[in-house]
Parts: sequence; structure tokens; C-alpha cells
Amino acid sequence: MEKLIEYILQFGNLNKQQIELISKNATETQLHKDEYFAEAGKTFNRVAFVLEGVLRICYYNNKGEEITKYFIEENNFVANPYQNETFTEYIQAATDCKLIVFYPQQWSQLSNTILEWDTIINKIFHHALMKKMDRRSSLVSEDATTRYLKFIEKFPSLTNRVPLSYIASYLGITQSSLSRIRKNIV
Amino acid sequence: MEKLIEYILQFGNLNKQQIELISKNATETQLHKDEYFAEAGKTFNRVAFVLEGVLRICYYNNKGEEITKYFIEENNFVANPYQNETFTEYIQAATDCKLIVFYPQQWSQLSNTILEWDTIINKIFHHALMKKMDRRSSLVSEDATTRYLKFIEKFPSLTNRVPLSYIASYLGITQSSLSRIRKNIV
DNA sequence: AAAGTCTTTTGCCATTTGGCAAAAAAAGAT
DNA sequence: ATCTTTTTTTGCCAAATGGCAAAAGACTTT
Repeated sequence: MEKLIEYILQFGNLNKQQIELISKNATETQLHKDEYFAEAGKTFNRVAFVLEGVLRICYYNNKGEEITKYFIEENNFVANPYQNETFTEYIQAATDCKLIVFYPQQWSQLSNTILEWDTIINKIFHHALMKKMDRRSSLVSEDATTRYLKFIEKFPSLTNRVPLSYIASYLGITQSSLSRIRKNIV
Repeated sequence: MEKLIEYILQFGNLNKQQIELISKNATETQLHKDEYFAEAGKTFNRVAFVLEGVLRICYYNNKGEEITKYFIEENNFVANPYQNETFTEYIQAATDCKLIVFYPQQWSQLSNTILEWDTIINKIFHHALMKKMDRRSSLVSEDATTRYLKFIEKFPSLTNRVPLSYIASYLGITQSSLSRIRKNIV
């Protein structure tokens, strides 16, 4: 829990009571590798913070191929920005994970009680989104080997722990190509 | 100006006085094609709304190539999310543009006077960022022709009005490739 | 240990894209 | 109108990536 608080405090100040309130309203959970945290078509209105492990967001394109849109590593929030709309993606544990989960009522209690809450959360989410955007953006203009090298750098813990297909679809190449690239690098 | 108000009202309510205050604090400006609205290394602390035309955000990669990160079309805001850090990108008019500009003092006046302002603006920015992210994301997993077709669909007004190089670097391919793709499509 | 399943690697070849330079076309300047 | 400059197209060939299927390897289950 300290990890979460520490993380939040980077973006705004909280007093002891507020920190306690956050702790009270949070639930720690575990996810096993491959388990889904959210599924397309179902409602998804929880907010979670990744304490350990990596999640991945994925969807199916019009050819039925599974595309990994991005990975969410430790010390990041996951939430559905469009809570009123049906969720169209999958959130899956790429490795075993420890999460801190906030359920809707608890989350709105925080929002209603802590004056600064919405501002802080907005900052956090915005910041994270910018990072994702930049990372994703830089993939477009590079060749596959460079993309993979950057991936290894950014997610060393995933490189040999998730199926090749996850990484390949994230990088926008086929499994076989990634396999060949991998071979050439070593 | 009505366009801006109408746009904002999609994300929250404003009364007459508030709308008037926004109008009072806004400045209409024009940009000629190719003109820079912001440059890397300089401060950029204005907030602008695109009334007409298209802007593009670009930067130089480590090979000195100019990369178009994304295009900003009508009815969108442009702002620097990290006002305290040096701006590292360029914002350039891809076509002649009409903008509504808010200067720092005016912007903070809105923020200080209109209770809901920050919330509304956050919603707007977040929403726009998600859209950019999704659009950019989908580029990664498609071949160049598909990317170009999607580009045409999304930015029909740009297709024959900006240099090929802007589009090519946005799509992550070379100019010659784009030229060949274009030829095959027609 | 053996059989079955799933993942990764490999071979073969087609297709796509890149790199470079020259030609052609378009836009701008005098 | 002519000359200049910039942008786009094209040709040629190399390199990268994809598609498909078989082989090899890893992991499970019995």
C-alpha cells in the first residue's frame, strides 16, 4: 500500500487522514498469469493500481487477430475512462500480479471526501496517457529490430516470460519475424 | 467563437456569464500554412483551439529525420501539458488556420473564476488524448496501404494539401513508398 | 516415460518497403 | 515567360517482413 501512496504523493499532497481513507477503501488482490481483469462486453468500473507484475490491454482486429495495444507495468493505474460505454478491450495479466483495487462506491467516496482527489487523479492519468502515447508513437517510425530492442529495454521482465505472440502483436510484426529478429540479436 | 463554446458545452454546463467570460479572455488569430505556432526550445504556455485548418506536431528523431507525430484537426485544443518543462516539439500550421488563443493570465482567470473549468478541460484533454492514442496505436499493426487509406478517411482535407513528407513520416514510411502506394490506389 | 498440446523456430518463397539517384512535375521567383 | 527551387514520381536493386507449413522444443497430463 505504501507504494501506492508514495506514487500518489508525487502528484499532490495528502494528510494522514486522507491517506488512511485511501487505505481503508482499497482492496488488495492477486491475479494469476493469463487471468482476465476485464473483458470486452462486460462492465468495467473498477480502478486498479499495479503493485507487482505486468498487465496487457488487448483487442481483436477485423481479421480476428489478437492485438496487444500496450503493457501496463508496476506503479501504474488501470481504469476505464469511458465507464458509461461498454468496454471493448481485454485486460489480462501478462505475469502474476498484485493489484490494489478500488470499487466504484469506494472510489467515489474518495472523490467526494478528498478535495484534491480528482485533480491529482487527473494529473496521474493524463501523465500516464502521454507516456503511452509517446511510446506507441515512436514505434511507428522505426524498423522491427529497433522496436524490439526498445521493448526489451522498457520491459526487460517480460522478454522471456510472456508468449512471443503478445510481444509480436504489440510491435506490429508477425511471430515468425520476431523469432528471426530475436535470433539475430543474440 | 460559437464553435468553441458549443464544443465545450458537450463536456459540461456553463451559464451566460461564464460563456461571456470565456469570450472576453479569448483572442482569435490566424496562422498561415507552414507558420509555426510553437517551437522546440521556446516556451509554450498558451492554449489554443483550432477553428479552421489543421496543425501538425512534429519533432526530429536521432537520425535528424523530421517525424510528424500527429495532426490536429478542427475543433480540437492544442496545449502543452508540461508547461514547466521546455517544449521539445514543433507545432506547425499544415494548412492556413484560424485559432482561438488563450494566454496564460487569461487562462488562469478562467480556471480561477469558473468553478467547473478545470474539470471540463481535463475531460476534454483526456478525451482527445485517448483518441490520438487509439488512432496512433492502430497504425502499428497495419500495412502501409491500409494506414494510408485510414489516413485519407480521417483527414481527407489534408491528402492533397500538405507535402507528401508530412504524411509519410506520420505513417512511418518513406516518401517514395507513399508515392508508390498512392499510385496503386488510384 | 509416453502421448498430447502449445509455443517457437526454421525453410522456402512472395511481397512489401527502403535506399539512392535521376527524371518529371509542380510551385515559386525574377 | 523563363529560370530556380522544391516536391513528387520512377527505376533499379537490396533488405526487411509476411505467409504458410513443417520441424523442433517446451510444457502438461496421464
